[in-house]
Amino acid sequence: MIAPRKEREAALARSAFIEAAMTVFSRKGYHGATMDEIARGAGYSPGAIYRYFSSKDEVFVAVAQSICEGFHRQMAEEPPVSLGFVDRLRWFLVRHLEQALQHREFFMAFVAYNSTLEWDHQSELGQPVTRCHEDIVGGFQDLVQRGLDEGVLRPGDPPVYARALKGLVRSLSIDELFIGEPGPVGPAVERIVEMFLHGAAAPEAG
Amino acid sequence: MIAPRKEREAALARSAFIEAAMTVFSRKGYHGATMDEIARGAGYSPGAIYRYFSSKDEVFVAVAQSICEGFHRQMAEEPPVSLGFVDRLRWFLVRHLEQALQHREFFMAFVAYNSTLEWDHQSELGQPVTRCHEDIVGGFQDLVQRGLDEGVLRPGDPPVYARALKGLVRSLSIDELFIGEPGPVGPAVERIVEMFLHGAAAPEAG
Amino acid sequence: MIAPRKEREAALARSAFIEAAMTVFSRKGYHGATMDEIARGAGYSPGAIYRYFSSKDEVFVAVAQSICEGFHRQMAEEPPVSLGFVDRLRWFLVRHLEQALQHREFFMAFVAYNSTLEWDHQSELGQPVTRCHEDIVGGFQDLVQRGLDEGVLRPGDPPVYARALKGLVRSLSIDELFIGEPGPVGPAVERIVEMFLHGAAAPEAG
Amino acid sequence: MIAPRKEREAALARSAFIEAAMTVFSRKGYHGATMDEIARGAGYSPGAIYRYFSSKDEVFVAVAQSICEGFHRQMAEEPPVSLGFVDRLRWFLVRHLEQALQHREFFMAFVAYNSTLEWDHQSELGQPVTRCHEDIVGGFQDLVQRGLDEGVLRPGDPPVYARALKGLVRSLSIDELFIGEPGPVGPAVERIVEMFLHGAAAPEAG
DNA sequence: TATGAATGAGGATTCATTCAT
DNA sequence: CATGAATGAATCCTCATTCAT
Repeated sequence: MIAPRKEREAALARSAFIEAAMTVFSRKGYHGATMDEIARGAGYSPGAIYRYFSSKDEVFVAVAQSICEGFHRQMAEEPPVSLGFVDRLRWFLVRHLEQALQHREFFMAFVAYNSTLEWDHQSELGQPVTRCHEDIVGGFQDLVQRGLDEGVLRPGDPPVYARALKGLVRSLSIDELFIGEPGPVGPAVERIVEMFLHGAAAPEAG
Repeated sequence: MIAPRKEREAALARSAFIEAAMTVFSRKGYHGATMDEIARGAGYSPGAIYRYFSSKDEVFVAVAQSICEGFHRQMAEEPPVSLGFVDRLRWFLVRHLEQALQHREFFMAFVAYNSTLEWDHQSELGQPVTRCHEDIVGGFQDLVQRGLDEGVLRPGDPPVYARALKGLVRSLSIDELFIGEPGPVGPAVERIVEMFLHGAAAPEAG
Repeated sequence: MIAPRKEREAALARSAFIEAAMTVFSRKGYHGATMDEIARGAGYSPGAIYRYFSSKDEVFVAVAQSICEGFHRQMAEEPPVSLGFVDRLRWFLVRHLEQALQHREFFMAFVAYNSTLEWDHQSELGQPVTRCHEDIVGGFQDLVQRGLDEGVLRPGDPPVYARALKGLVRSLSIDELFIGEPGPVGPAVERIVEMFLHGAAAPEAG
Repeated sequence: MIAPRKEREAALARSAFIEAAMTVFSRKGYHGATMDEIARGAGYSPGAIYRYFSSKDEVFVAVAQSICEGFHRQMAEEPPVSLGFVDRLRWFLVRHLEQALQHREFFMAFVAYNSTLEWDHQSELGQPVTRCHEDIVGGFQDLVQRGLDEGVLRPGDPPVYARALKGLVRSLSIDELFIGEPGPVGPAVERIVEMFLHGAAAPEAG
């Protein structure tokens, strides 16, 4: 059965607030963001937020969770056909970057960078963000483990590989995708794959 | 000529404020930090700050500049003896990480991550941080250029190599050095060098 | 002629709001009470109130008037048979206390105590409450006057007697009837009558 | 040793706030009172309150306690010479009324009437007021007990006598002293004593 | 008629900044 | 120079009131 109109509209309004909040939190940080700016961004007056969220904190958590869910869905998915590690890596990176681009501002500020700026990781506010971050790192690690199992990667510490990969993703794609308008992710993916697999050394240097 | 006592004492007080502000800004972010907390941290009362800085913004900029200067000095220095690229890379990384560790909180939050959290890159406030960030990237790039000149690195885009290196530095050292108490930088440096030069692929995968 | 259905239903809704408002005002005071709580208490949504009342103030005044009317009716009534002063006093007190008990919360807060809490006596809002209070005092005074006329009371100032009686009513019945569950009013009436007529002095002390 | 100037000034400011708050709370009730009005009443700007009190609640409690202390001191005092019950009653009433008159607005609204308007008796906010009220009733009861011991009062329930006395105090003095400008307490005291001891009945009616 | 989402003014509280001491 | 009390603008949040459905 389809949700009644009222319900759909409420969900829509909620989404609008989350979307607006994502932008404002990303740009100004938790403390710098004002409820007024979020509301105006969503096309509402300041009081309206409180019909959907009981506090600024709750808005923040909702934003974080919304993003997390996106990544979670993406991580859990399998490629449509059986792929070798390298192609799986490409497939994974393409999807990861597309996801990151969608909410790139919030993603950069709070998730990719696991920013420690505005809250304790232990605090109730920081929990959802931390959990999201761990999810993502976990996804990288699972992927790397397959490379090790297939013998495509040199024996090594999976967490180290996972972190290295995440570092390359950040510096070789998100950073630049963030500056200026977003472009295609293809070239960035190739750069990441190349660096991750072979590094920068000349062949004779090996 | 030596500065008179008055002047020295003033510089000392300024430093105390910058030091305290570094900690508070790092932990709470720009908006979360209060002048009162900074002042108390420096052993002064809130009004005293304004004898040394004209506003909160100016304190922030002073903190950023203070950190930048440290990096700048480090970047400009040459190794004591002539070194090949790989050893020069090691020497550089050791010094860079030590520098980052000294002010790791502020460094992570505002510089290494080039955080977009609390201000616009275009704003007067963001400028010094952005400039500092560019300084660091520039240092990486000069270094990488030497590797290309020496033929140790495969021909490639220097900015890409520089960014890749910076990404590895972040993910393979700073992230972990930040968590828990700081330890020796040696192992982190080796991991970074290894990944940067050879990547993760098994030899036969090349 | 009987009012048409529509009208009767409207009157019913109005009563429901007044009833609910009585409770909420009593418990939270004028400022503490919210239209939402009143509406929910009456089984309506907040917007509905405004079809029956034009503002919060008007609801409050309606509540006060509703209570006043009750007392007014009670005051105006004559005992079924001719009674001497003391029995008339008893008869009067029983009915007065029963009335007070019915809406004891609002009564205590706003009427019995003539609370000066929430509005000026001069304000438009306070007028009906003040008038109600005066009504009640007037009733006491008429009663006392009969006692003087009958020679049952020592010659004295009727207003003083009336106020004294009202004070005893408050402290010897309402205060305690308010605390815990309401019980029978009989004993309280006897205490009041006894104190009012003879005071506390031992006979030989007179 | 005398308190240093700073300290005295701080105590003075605190008192000013309490004094102003007493008036505003009395007139508007807890919810109706605004921090701004309190601050302006004390001759300060709204932010200043928070140097002396951490919240509106704390201001309220401070006001209640301030009043309580006055009554407590008055209750604890003994008449300068040994007095019989009736004179002791007079002495007590004079002092009680003078005390009540000093802060008559707050006293009436929150103490004498033990208003249940704005908070639960159980709540942290209501506690000090309730305690104060009990203190006062306790004082009345101790007094009445002496009258019983001396045989001046007819045997009876001390709490009933105490409550009756308190009711007469309210209705025969405070109520009227509150309306218009305060006058001398003497006549009110005589009315209370007369009513409390002998009631209103004519001699032959006993 | 009733609903409940939306508005926007208002209130508690915080904090950068000023200034008399 | 340093202090810390005072200011007042800004922020989160509440709630009386309106209005489209």
